[in-house]
Order: sequence, then C-alpha cells, then structure tokens
Amino acid sequence: MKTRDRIVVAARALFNEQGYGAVTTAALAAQCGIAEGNLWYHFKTRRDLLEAIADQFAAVIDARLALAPAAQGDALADYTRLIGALMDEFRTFRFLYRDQAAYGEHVAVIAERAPEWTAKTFTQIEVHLARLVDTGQLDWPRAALRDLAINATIILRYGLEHYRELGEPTGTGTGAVRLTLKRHLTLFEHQLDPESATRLHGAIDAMEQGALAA
Amino acid sequence: MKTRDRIVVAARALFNEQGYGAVTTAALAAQCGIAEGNLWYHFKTRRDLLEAIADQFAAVIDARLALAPAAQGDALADYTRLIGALMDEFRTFRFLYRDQAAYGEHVAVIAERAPEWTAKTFTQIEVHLARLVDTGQLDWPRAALRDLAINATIILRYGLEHYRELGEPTGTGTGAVRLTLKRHLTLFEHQLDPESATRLHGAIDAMEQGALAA
DNA sequence: GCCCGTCTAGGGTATGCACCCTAATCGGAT
DNA sequence: ATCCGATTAGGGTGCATACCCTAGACGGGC
Repeated sequence: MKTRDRIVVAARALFNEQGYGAVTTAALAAQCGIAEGNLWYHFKTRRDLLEAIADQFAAVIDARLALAPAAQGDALADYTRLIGALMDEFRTFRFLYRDQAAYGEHVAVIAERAPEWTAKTFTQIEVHLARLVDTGQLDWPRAALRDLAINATIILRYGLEHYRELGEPTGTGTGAVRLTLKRHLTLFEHQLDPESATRLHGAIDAMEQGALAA
Repeated sequence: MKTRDRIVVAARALFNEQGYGAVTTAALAAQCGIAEGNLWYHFKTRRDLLEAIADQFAAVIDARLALAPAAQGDALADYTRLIGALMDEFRTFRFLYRDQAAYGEHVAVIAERAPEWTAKTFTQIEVHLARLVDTGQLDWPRAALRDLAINATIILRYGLEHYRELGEPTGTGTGAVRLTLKRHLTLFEHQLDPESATRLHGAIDAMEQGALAA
C-alpha cells in the first residue's frame, strides 16, 4: 500500500477512536511509522487530509445509494445488503458524523450534500421495505412505510453513539454493529413472517464476523 | 442574576451553538460582557466551568428521573410532561452529549452515571407507556413495551442531531424540538385511540411555544 | 551513472489560547 | 468611613501544535 493511502486509513481510524480534534499530526505520523515531514510531503495541510477522507466518504455514499432491490430477487437478501452497507459506512466514517463541531462546517462536499444523502437514504430504505411488503414477507401499511424507513435510519445512524452512551465498547469487533442492527429490527420484526424474521436475525449474526469487514 | 450564574448560562448556550472546543474563554467573557479576568475570578480553570455545568446537568436529570405517572391521574398529560422534560434536557445540555470527544471522558459525574441515567430513562418511558396501555389509550403488547421505550428514547435523544444532518436549523425557537416529538410519535400513534392521538399532537404543538421555555 | 520521487532527521517558527499578575476602582454592607 | 468582595484594564507567560525548512539518503527506472 502506498504511503499516502496508509496515512488516510490510519487517520480515519485514529479520528474515529479518539475524536478528530484529539489526534495530533505527530501522533498520526507515529501511528503510520513515518517521519512527520513525510506526512507534510503528502498532505500540505491537515485540512487536505480531512478532505481526502471526505472525498472517499462521498464516493462510498454514492455507491451505496446506487443499491436497489432486484425486481425478481431475494428481497430479504437485498435488504440485508443495504443495512450492512449502511452500518459499514456509519462505522468507517463515524468521526465525520460525530465530530462535525470539531472540524467545522467547511468540508464543502459534506456541507453541500449531507441533507440530500440523508433524504435519499430514507427513500432507499423505504423502497427496500416496500419490496418486502410486495413479496408478502412484511405486513406494513404502505402509507406508513416512509415513517418506518425514517425511524429505521435514525436508529441505525445513531446506534453506535447510543451504545457508547450506555457505556458499551463500540469499536470494530465489539458487536456494537450487530446490536444496532438488532435494535432497528425491533421496529418491525413482529410484522415479518416468522421465517423472514429468523433469516434476518441469522444474517445479522453472520454480518459482523464477515461481510462488514469488506 | 449573579455574574457566576450568568457565566454558566452563557457558556452553556455558546457551547451548544458553536461546539465546546470552538468557544474561547475570550469570546465567552465578551458574550457575558465581563473582563476575562473576571471569568478567572469565578472559575479557576475552564474545566471548573465545565464541571459546574455538568453538576447542573446531573441535578436536572435526577429531578426528571423522579417523574412518575400518577396512579389515578391523566396518563396522557403525564407522558407529555415527561417527553417535554426530556427534550428540554437534551436541548439545554446538548453539547454535553454531542461534544464528548472534545471535552474528554474526564467529567466524572457524566462518565460514572450516564449509562445508568440512560437505562433509567428507558424504564421511565416504559412505565409511562404502560399507564397509557392500562387506561386503554394505547394498544401495545406488554412484552413489546420495553423495545418501544428504547426506540422512543433514541429518537428523542438524537432528534436534534438528525434534523441538523438534514440541514435544518435546530436552535431554540426553530421548531426542531416539535419535529422531534412528532417524529417519535410515528412509532406508536397508529395504536393510540384517536382522541388521545389528537390530544398528544395538540400538546406537542403547544409545547415549543411555552412549556419548554421553563 | 543519472534523475527524480520519496523519505528522513533535526531544528525551527508562528499562532492561538488558557490562564496569570497587578494595581486600581467600584459597590454594598456595617 | 471602612472593609471586603467583585470587577476592570492591561500587560504578560507558557505551552501545544500545525506546519516550515534544509540537506541528505534511498530506491527504482532508464
């Protein structure tokens, strides 16, 4: 891996663990195992590094927003794929959501596009849930799907912070993502047919060990 | 109002608006209309100021946790009172939740008690919802009340951040609290009897204009 | 061997900010 | 009038940190 990419990966991890403002450039260089001067060779300012991460973030979101349920496919697998991708994103770029006060409103791509991303995410989840209704796997009034999608998004979006506030560990491998996915299931699992509910639980159990590592 | 109290109030407001780390002691003194030396007369360190606010926070939470539905009273009014108090708290002390990465894990009262507070809040909401079930105003399986209480708490807790991410203004007087309360209602309003649903909506509409000012 | 991109080591600077210090003034209570 | 707590104005310090600068080394490609 090229040094520049190693810096981006390490920065993202440190910012997520310690908070954006608490990570010094000296500590980051040490974490990468490079001289601080080399960090400045690759990124002129700390802001340039932040924007490199934000550009990655935007690309990941655009790719995820392209996910749609297949017309004739496995609606449950499609839904599982989506929520897995969402949690991967919330976890990988956690500090970008959480530490906005620390890095300010000036990362242009986020300031401009976050509201639109969020609104599109509601729609994306709604469309996936509608497929579950169409296939008879979920019993939910069509008129109430939007609200369910929004509430599900909120719970997924803030799940890691929620468990942090409960004093639980929330880093990678702790099971916090799985807990969050299960938490969101409580919104509608009583309206899933029993087989689908079981499959979804099983898919979520399998998720933190493998799929989300990608 | 005594200067010391004025400093606490102004600090809380500035920390909420701008983020804890972005508020300099110079700006805070200016906001209070006092010399910076006077700020240091009242608080020896910035941390002392933070802890004064955290102590207030703890007292407010303890008082709110003491709220319980009356055995023979108006269950809907009791529930309304509780969610109003909760939103008041989330708004008044918003930075204490949001900016934890900025001020660190070292405010003892929060580090020690936040998980317990959150767990008690779930129970408090659950007990209030159970009263609504008992009075026939809410139709919800008893075994599922805990999950409803937790989901309601999450949505109330993160509502302001949610609307911020949607690009909406979230300061006092913007209607964000009302939107949050309405959002949480979507979890269960279809299971309220129509009169109760109408009353609750009305109570929420009245709330941001008056009751939450207290 | 030459060129060039990448990286190092080591020293440094400018800036921002929390907090200090001091002498004087002010205002309220006795 | 005196005392004392509260407040001011103005100057200052120490520290942390992002980022700069420079000469040299290293490694890969031609």
